[in-house]
Amino acid sequence: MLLKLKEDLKQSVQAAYDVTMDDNAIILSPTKKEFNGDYTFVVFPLVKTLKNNPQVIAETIGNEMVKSSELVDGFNVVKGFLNLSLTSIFWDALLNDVSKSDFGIQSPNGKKMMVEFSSPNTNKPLHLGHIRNILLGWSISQIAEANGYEAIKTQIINDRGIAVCKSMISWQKFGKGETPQSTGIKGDHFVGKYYVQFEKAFQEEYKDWQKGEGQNVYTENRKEAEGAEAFFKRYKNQYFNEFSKIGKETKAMLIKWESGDEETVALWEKMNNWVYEGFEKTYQALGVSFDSINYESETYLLGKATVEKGLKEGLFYKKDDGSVWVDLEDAGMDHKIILRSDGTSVYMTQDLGTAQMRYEKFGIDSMIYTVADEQDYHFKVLFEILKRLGEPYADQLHHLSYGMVDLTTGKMKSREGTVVDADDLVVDVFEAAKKSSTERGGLEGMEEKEKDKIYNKIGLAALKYFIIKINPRKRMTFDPNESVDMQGTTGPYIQNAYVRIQSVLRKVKQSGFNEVPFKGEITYNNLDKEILVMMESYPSVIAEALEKYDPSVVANYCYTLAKSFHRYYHDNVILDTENPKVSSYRINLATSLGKLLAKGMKLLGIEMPDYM
RNA sequence: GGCCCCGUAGCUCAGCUGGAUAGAGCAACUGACUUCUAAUCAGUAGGUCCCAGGUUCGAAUCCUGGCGGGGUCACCA
Repeated sequence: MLLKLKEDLKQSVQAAYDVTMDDNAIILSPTKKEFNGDYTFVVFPLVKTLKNNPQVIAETIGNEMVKSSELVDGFNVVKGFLNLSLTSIFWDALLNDVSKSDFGIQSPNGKKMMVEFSSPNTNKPLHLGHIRNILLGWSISQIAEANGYEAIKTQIINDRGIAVCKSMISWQKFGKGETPQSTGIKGDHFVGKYYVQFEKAFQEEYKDWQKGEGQNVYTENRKEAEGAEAFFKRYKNQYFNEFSKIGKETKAMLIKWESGDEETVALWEKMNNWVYEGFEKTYQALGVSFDSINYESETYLLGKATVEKGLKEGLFYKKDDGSVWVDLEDAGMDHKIILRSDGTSVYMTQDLGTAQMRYEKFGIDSMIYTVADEQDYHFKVLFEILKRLGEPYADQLHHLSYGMVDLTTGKMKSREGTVVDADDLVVDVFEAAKKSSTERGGLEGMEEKEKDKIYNKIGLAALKYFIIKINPRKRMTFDPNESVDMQGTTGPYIQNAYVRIQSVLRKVKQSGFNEVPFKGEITYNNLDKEILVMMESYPSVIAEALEKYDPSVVANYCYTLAKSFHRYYHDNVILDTENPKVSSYRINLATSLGKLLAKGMKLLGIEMPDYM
């Protein structure tokens, strides 16, 4: 309906000035509350071409519109702002638009967009950082689908390497044959426990060494005025590689794994499967799933052929030691290694190969990598190299970069055990929702099982919304108390708007009220108009969210819509059998608004309860 | 040090590709539930939009230079 208004505006300009406006130059925005009118047209951009003062132009166009458009019945001009007042024809039609069952659903555009997110290591359980990643990735995939794309959700699991071997060695040494089944510990936590135990054992070994042999190494290798503590902190990796007994065992295991040693591979598979079972439970609890999973054990050799190809084409160069590099200085970057001197892959090699594999396998048109912002440079380089290789999808790659999650007590560090566990968090928010709901008593008389489902929806809404409402680019501080807030700008606040609507609709049904036609017979007040305008903007909101790769756009939209509804609900009686026309209209509005809220929140991975 | 990101109310954050008097929530204070769910609503108070220049009818927004915070510059991932 807004299109029609724009068209009328365009024609009015044509009629008054004989100038054809470019469609996307016609910017109509909702009029600010402080002024009279419904939509505002800013005439400043026209001043130059029309060579007249803004006041005159605005009045001329305004007059023309009142005369020729059935949608406009008045206007006022403040400086260069033309505020148009619209007729009920417009509002009737707008309500009609937003009430359609397919409103806000884009028809498929035939394009495939792959979204990579989560991508954990198999040596420890998922934590708060993964949750931000997962929510962003999941949400952007939903938003892509809402915009007509076919989204393919994927993750690449880091299931190999030295870290994974640490857990394996540790379990061999200290596990005494324990399993997740025998201990009742969730698989990923179980393996994580041994990873932690490895670190502990290693630290003890390191400490002992520092008192003996390490002393000589310290005096020989320390920097000027470097204390023992600082030195040994810096030297840790080197110790692991050169002196550590447990380190040697771990490296030996990695080599055995790479050579395909049966026993090692069997242990590796057994332990990874424990982890996958655990991950699966966490994903289920968070309500996310994947369409395709890559394992590094299967992709880490990819990309070597590409390096060869690039070498032949002169895109890369080989150093004397045999390592392969790419020179990106002309693009403002530096030289980057893409193959080690011993011919083994680095991360970049694998990423090049995996991108090509995904393109070939799925025929994707574009890809989004959901990875924390510490890897900004890596992806800049990756995309540049793919571009130079002439990959057809190279300009359709995007890094959905997000800031790290800090705690109120400081940074999360797995080494220091300050991470917030994902599973714990899900339990915490459930409990908080339960407590809150019980205090309010809105679910009394319901079966426990049903109640639990609702607590879960509310708790997850609080947690998810708390994280997803923040612009991904920004580093965020996770305050556990605020994450379970249920008032104000929160998930439960939005759910509550929806629940109130469902409650009214139940009442309507019970009362046996029959809806009657109302078009052309009701007057729209300011809040009616505000809400309709907002609802109308939904398609452009989800388009913007995808364009900016930013789900928080949708989160903020849902909040504003819920807020308006809460006020509407407070100020207006929706079911009023004395006024069937107005009631019919309001029921219509509330129904559509409820659906829209649910639709928007679904894009964030948040479900709506019918009661709360 | 080079490059990238961030800086808006006491706190957490919005502010769309430049538009009218910069907005929410939390925290504080005041009111509103025998009426469709008060997880709500209405109100009070709270601002050098980090600083300084520049671009123009108009700058929180764009440009330049600073300041502060974070990240990154490995034959790690």
